[in-house]
Parts: sequence; structure tokens; C-alpha cells
Amino acid sequence: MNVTIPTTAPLDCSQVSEVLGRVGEKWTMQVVIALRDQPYRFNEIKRHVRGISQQMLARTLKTLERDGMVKRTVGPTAPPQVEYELTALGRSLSAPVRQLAQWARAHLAAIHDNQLSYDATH
Amino acid sequence: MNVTIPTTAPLDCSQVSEVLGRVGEKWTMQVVIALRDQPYRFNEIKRHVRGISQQMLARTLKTLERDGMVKRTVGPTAPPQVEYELTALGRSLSAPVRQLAQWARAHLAAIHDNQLSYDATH
DNA sequence: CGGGATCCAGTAGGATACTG
DNA sequence: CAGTATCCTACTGGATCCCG
Repeated sequence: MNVTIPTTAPLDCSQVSEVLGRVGEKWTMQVVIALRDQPYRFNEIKRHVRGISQQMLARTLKTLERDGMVKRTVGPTAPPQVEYELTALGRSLSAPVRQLAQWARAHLAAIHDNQLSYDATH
Repeated sequence: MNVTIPTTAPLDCSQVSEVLGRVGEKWTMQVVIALRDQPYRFNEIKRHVRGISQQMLARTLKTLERDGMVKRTVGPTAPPQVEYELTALGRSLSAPVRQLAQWARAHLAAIHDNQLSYDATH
């Protein structure tokens, strides 16, 4: 068989950019990363993700839940006990994102250098 | 040696989200992908990236050039002949992004299903 | 504790017209 | 051909207050 769709594979289509856009949102991946190892409650996540507001955490979690990346579990207690955990889908996303993050760490200094010299001459 | 910094590696820091944000911009990766195989001129890129306006293409290319991902070469002719090509940095980025794109294509249907059933119950 | 409702600022994205 | 200049809209991100 050997279909061989090498580097020339689509890669384009607007569908992919839908996911790229989600990944590029400010808090999405930081929340996913915070949940990587174990479930956490709302304010536990908030403490792990430095700088996030209640509002943005609530929005981000809701979006992730809607996408099926995070599972929300409400305990029958008062006050409410709500736990969030990654689904298999959410966990599988963190792998390629980790590749990207490694690239970022490896090349961010070069990018900043380029920006500085570009700004100096334009 | 085998240092073994497994899934617990940083991955966090705001620096990474700077790159993630860039990747998440609407046209950035589509332009990078269009330039993957060979240099192109402005309007050639515009034809390859369906739906992009002159304005957004100019902005995107300028940002990519500033980041050092794209090299801009002006020929000494009239009318101007301007060629854009990926730098080594730009080419190296497309590898991890391709991983993400493959993930996107593989799981986008599942995401849409989740969104539909979520919307139906909330 | 875990949110929702509201309001607000900044920016990404886009349409159109003009220019060297 | 390869942009720049304007102008506008929509959405992201955030601060604050309120509620069960």
C-alpha cells in the first residue's frame, strides 16, 4: 500500500487553523498543562496558573469542556466540590503541543534577536 | 547520559505562549506553509493562501520577517520584484506545527461532536 | 467554593482606496 | 507589482460585583 503523503500533505484548510487558534488562546494550554498529571478543583487550578482571573479560568474551562478536552465533575456536597480533569482527547493534545513548546524554548532567543535587529533598521 | 525530563518539564512560562500566540494567528502558519517548498512573490503567495487580503498578507509577512522566519529579497527591477522565502528558523517551525496539524485533522471531528452534544445539553 | 453578569479597553482581523 | 493609509467591526482579555 504505502500511500505516502509526505510533507506535501494538506496542512492548510481552515479546519486546522481552528485548532491552532484554540491553542494560541492565552490561557488554554496553561490550563491543560496544569491538569496534566491529576484532577484539580477550580481554585486549585487558579493557584497553579499564575495571573489568571476567575473570569478567564471559568471561560477557558467551559470552552475546554465543550471541546471535550476536560471533564467536569460536580460532587453532591455543599459548598459545591467541582473537579476538572483532562479527557483522553485533552491528554493527547498535550503531546504535539509539547513539541511546539520545546521548539519555542529552543528558538525564542533567536526570534528576539531578530526582532531587535529588525527594529533597529526599520 | 539520558537526562530524562519527562512530562514534568516546564512547558509553562509566558515565553512559550508568545510563540503559541503567533502560531495561533489566523494567517501566519498558512503563509509559512505556502512558502514551505520554494520562494514566492507577494501575489503568488496571495493566490496560494485563499481568502487573505493584501493588507493581512503584508502584515503577516512583515511580522514573519521581523521574527526572522521569512527572508525578503527585492530585485533591482521596475516594477519591483520581491521574493519571500523561509529561513532555516521558519522551516524548523513547520515541523512541530505539522505535528499539531496532524493532531487537528485526526481529532477535529471528535471535537465537533463534543461541541454539538455540549450545546444540546447546556 | 465556584462560578455568572456586566462593563470596558485593546487588539486582531477585514474592506476599501490610494501610491511608488 | 507590492505594498501603505484609513476606517471599521468583532472578539479576546480583564476588572468588578453579585449569587447559590
